[in-house]
Amino acid sequence: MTNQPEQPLHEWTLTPEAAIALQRTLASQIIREDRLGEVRFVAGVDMAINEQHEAARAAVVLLSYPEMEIVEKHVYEEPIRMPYVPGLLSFREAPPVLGAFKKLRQKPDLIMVDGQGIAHPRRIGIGAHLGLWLNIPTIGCAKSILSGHYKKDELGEEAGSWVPLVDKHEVIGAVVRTRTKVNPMFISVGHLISLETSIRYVLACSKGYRLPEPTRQADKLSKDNNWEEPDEHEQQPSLWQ
DNA sequence: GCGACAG
DNA sequence: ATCTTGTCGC
Repeated sequence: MTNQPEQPLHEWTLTPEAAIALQRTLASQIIREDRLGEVRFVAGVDMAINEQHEAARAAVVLLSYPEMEIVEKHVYEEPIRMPYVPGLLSFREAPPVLGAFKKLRQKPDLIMVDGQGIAHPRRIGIGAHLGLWLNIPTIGCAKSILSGHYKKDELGEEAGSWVPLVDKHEVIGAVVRTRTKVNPMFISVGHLISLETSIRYVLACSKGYRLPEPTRQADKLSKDNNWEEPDEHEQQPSLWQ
């Protein structure tokens, strides 16, 4: 039940070498089995970069499940700390995302992250990393591949069809058609959930668009320039972190 | 050595 | 990530 740990697992600003070494130790702690309870709230997270290319704006949207109605939406901005390096995305995006997360009143039962879960060279993409940090079930929902390959000609064109994403004989995720005749999404376990269950929730949260609702709403919010955080004065403080 | 490479 | 117009198809 430890969320946003009092004693952080580690530092986020590291050299590439230190970050890679850290990933190797953290990867062994990822749980790829179902450890989730009843799902009533699903959160989606994403990040965007300012026009001036200087600040990161993370967005988190909380939706009711299975209705997919927006319950909460928050954004958080801070300066970019690290450059984008393939395989080290979490060190660039996790800090701002966690900042947005602290604004949530209600704890999510499941989180969908824009990026890979364990479908990563060292099996710990940002989706898995965030799940481990927050100790909440997460699913990686990426728009393109980082690691692995799949049989494109065996993937049906109808929404709901999928084929395994394989890397060196290991199934690391699934290539899922979330919308008929549209490029598939690359789904992988983040933490505290199985691949089968991940696919099930992604499809249950897809409403006629390529991106599942949680991630789609977070993506929109992160790019929305006319967004103002409502006054927090009368709002109740978070009860879970 | 060369290509690939989440966002 | 972001840069960018029109255009093909349901």
